[in-house]
Amino acid sequence: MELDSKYNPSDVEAKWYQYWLDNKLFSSKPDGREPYVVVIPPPNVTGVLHMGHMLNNTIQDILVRRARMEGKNACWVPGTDHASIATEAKVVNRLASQGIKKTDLSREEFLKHAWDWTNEHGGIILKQLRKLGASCDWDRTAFTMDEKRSESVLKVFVDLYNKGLIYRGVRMVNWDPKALTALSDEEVIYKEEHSKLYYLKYKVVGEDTYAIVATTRPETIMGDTAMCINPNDPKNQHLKGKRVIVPLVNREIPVIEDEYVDIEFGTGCLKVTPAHDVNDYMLGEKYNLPSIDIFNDNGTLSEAAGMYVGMDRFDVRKQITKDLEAAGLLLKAEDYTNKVGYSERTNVVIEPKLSMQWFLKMDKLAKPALDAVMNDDIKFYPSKYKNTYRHWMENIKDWCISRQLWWGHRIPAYFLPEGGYVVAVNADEALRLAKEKTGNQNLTVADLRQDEDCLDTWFSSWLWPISLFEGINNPGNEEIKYYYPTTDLVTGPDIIFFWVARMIMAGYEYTTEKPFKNVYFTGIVRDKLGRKMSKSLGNSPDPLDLIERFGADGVRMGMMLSAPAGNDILFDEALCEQGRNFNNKIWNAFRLVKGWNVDETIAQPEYARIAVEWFESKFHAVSEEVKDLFSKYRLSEALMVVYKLFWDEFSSWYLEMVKPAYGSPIDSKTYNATLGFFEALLKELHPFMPFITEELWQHIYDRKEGESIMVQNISNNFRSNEQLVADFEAVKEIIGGVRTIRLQKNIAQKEQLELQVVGTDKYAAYDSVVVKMCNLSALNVVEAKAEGATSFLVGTTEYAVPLGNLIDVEAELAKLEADLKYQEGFLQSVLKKLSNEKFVSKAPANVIEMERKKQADAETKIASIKESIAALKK
RNA sequence: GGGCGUUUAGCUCAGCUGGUUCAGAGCAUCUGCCUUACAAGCAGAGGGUCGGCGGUUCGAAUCCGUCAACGCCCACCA
Repeated sequence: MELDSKYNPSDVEAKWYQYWLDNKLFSSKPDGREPYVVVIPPPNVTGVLHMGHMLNNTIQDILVRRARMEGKNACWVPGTDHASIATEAKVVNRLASQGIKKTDLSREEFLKHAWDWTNEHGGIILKQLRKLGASCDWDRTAFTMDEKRSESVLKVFVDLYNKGLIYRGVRMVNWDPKALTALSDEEVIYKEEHSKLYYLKYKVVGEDTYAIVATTRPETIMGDTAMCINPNDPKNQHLKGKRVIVPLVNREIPVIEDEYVDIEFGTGCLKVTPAHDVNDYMLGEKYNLPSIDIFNDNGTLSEAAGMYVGMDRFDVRKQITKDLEAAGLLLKAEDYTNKVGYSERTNVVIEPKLSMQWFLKMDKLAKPALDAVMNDDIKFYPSKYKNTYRHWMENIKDWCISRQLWWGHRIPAYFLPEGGYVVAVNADEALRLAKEKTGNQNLTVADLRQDEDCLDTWFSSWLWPISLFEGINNPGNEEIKYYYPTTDLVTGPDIIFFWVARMIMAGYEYTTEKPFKNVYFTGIVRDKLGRKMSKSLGNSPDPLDLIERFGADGVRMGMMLSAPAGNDILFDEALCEQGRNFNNKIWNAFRLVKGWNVDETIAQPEYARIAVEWFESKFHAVSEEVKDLFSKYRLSEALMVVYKLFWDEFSSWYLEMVKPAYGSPIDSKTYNATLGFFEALLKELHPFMPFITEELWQHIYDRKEGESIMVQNISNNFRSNEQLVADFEAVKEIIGGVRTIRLQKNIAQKEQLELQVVGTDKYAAYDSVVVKMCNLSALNVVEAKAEGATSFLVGTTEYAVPLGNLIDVEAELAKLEADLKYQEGFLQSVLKKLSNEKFVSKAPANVIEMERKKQADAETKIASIKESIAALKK
C-alpha cells in the first residue's frame, strides 16, 4: 500500500461514517451489559450547527465512544427541540417576507406553514453532527413534538393539574411585545442600560406646591393610580393624606404610605402604576388601587391611556418628555444607569403585564431535586455550579408555562359553554369529564373550546430523559428500566435553570429517580480575544468549514485541547492546526512501521528488547492515568496525556529506539510488539479522533468486513515495570546530554563518539540503548575521564565525551564554574535549613532525610565539578 | 445590593490533604538541522518574586485576613 506523506481526512471520514452506519455500530438495545446512556441536549429543530454545538457534541461523543470501548452498552439518543418561540418567530418572519401576516391565518393554516418549515429545515443540524463523527443511535431520533413526546407532555400536564400543582390565574407576567406572548422569568435577560431619570411635578391638590416624582418611565403616568411615600420620611410628612394631580393627564390620585418606598431614592415619592410594574402591582393589591392598563399587547398605547393612543411606548417616552417640559412639569432629567429586562428570544424590552396564564407550583417539586444535587447523588462537574443551583432552587418561583403561541403543545384545557373548564389528554376524555362536571349529557366535543395557548418549550424538554424511553406513556417498560437513569448529561451552564434543574424535578416526580448521574457543564466558546462568538462580530467560524479544512478529528482535537469542564474556551484556529498536525504525526508513524521489512530469522537486539519492555510499562502507566482522568471528566488533560504518549514517548523515543538502520530488516518480535502498541495507542486515541484511528486500525492487520476499532475493548494487559520506567528517565537524560554536545560542537549524527562513564555505570543495563541512540563507537567505564573531554552530570554520575582538540577549554571552564556556583549556592540553602534548629526539631523525619540526601548529592557533585576544573586547568 | 469564581511563562491552562512530581505542560519564541516516517517535521535552549499587602508556620503558589482587577449568576429600589 502506497501512503502519501500527508494525511488527507476528507478521503477517509465519509467512508468510515457510512461503514459504522451500515454495520449498525451506533445502535443499542437492552442487554446484559452495563448501560451507558447520554441524551443529547436537543438543538432547535431548524437550527444550524455552531461552535457551541461542536464543543458540546464532541464531548458527548468522546464520553460515549470511550464507554463503548470499556465494554458498556453505550446509547446516545439524538433528537431536536421544537423551540416554540424561536421557531414560531422564524416562521412569522418567513411569512412576512411573502407578505403574509400571522393574524391573517387560522391556527391550522399557520401550523401547516410551521410544519412545512420544520420538514424543510428540520434535522439539518443532525446531519451536520454526522460530519463531526457523532456516534448517536440515529434510529432513536426523537422530536419534542413527535407523537410520543407530545403524548407524554399532555399526560404530565393533566397529572400535575389533577395533583393541584398546575393552576390558572391572572398574574403579573413578563410580556414580550414582539412575540406577543408571556415568558417565564428565566427567559428575561437583564441588561444594564444608560437611561434618564426624569423628575416630574405632581401638583398637590388644594395647594400651590408640587410633589416631585423620579421615574425612568414617564410614558406610564397615564397608568398612575397613586403616589406613595414612606410614612417615616421626614421630608414628605406634609404630603400625608393629600391628593396630587398626574401631570398632563390632570387626574387626581391619592398619596398612600408604605415602608416599601426608599427614602433615599430620588425625592422619596414613588408613582404607582399597578398595571405596569411588579412592585407597583403589589402595592396596588395591598391598597386596593385601581389598575389602568395603558398598553396594547404590542407595546403601543391603548385607548385606556387616553393620550398618545397607538404610539409605540418608546416614541411616547420621547414625546411625553417634550410635552412635560413644554408644560413646565418636568423639573429635570438626570443620567441614570439601571437594569432593563429584555426578551431572551426577540431582544425587545419586556413589559410587565397583568394577564391570565397557567402556572406550575414549584416548591414541592424542588425539594427532592435540590437534595439530590446537594448530597451528590447527582454530581455536577465542576461542582461550583452546585451553589448556583441551590440558590435558584431555594428561591424558586412558580413557573409560567403558557405561551400565547401556536407552535407547541396546545394546552389540554377545554372551556365549557356554561363557564369553567376541564383538563384532559384529549377531547373525548374532556367531553366525558365535562358531562360529569356539568351533568349535561347533551354536550358534544363541538361545545368545548380548547385553550388557545401552548406550552413553554421547556415543558416538553424537561421530560426528555424519560420521554425518550417512553417512561411516561408506558412506565416500567423494558427500555426505561434498562436505560434510566441515564449516565451523563453534557450541557451549558446557561440552561441550568431552564433545563437541568427542571429535568431533575421531573425525574423525581415521574420516575422517583434522578434522570442522570452526572452533569458535565461545558463553557462558552469564545474567540481568542475572549469575546463571545456572534454573527454581528463575524468571529464565529463555520464548524463545517473548519472540518473541511482540518478534518473532523483535527477540529475535535482543537476544541478539546483547551476545554476544561466549566471553563470558557478561547477558540483559536491554531488549535485545529495542532490537531491536524497530530493526525499527520500518527499517519506518518504508521507509514514508518508499515514500511519495515520483517526478517523472521534475526534475533531481537538487546536495545529493542529493553525498548519494548519500557514502552509496555510506560503505556500501562499512562493508560491508568487516562482512566483516572476520564473518571474525573478531565477530558482535555486526558487528551494531552495521550497526545504526549504518542508523540513524545512512542514516536520520539520508542520508534527511534527500535527503528532498524536504513535498509535493514526488523526482527519479528519487535515488529509484532510495535504493531500491538500501535493498536493500543489507536484505541486510546479513538474517542478523541474516531476517523483516523479507524482508518489505521483497519490497516494494521487484515480486518474482516464489519469489524471496527469502535467496538474493541480498550483495556490492555500490558505489564508494568516501574523501576524500568524510572530508570529510563535517567537514560533519556544521558542521551540528551550527548545530543546537546553534538549540537554544541556541531558534530553530525553520522560521526561516532565515545562516551565515558566516570566511576560506576549505574545504568549499565541500558548501555545498548544509549549506544544505539547516540551512535557511539564505545561506551567505557573509566576511573577518570579522558583529557580534552566535555562532561555532564546525570544524577551524581558524570558522563564524558572525549573530544580531542575539538574541546574549547575556555568555554568548558566557564560552564563548569557556573555549575559550581549554582551547586554551592544550592548546598548553602540546604545547609541553612539543616542548621535551623526549629526545622530539625519540627519537620517530619522524611523531610529531613530528603534534605540530608540533597546535601550529600550536592557535595558529591561539587567534588566532581572541582575535579574537572582542576583537570582542565592543568 | 447579595453570592460564586478567576488571577501561575508571551498565550491557554495543570498544580488534590502546605516539604524533590514545586515552580510544571502544550502552544508560541530562539538556535541548529531538508538526518530515507513526518519541515504539518527533528534535536536543543531560553522564559515566571505563582495579582498586591499582611499573617500563621521550621517551611506558603498551596492555609487565613485584606485590597485590587476581571468574569459569571441572582435580586422589585422607582
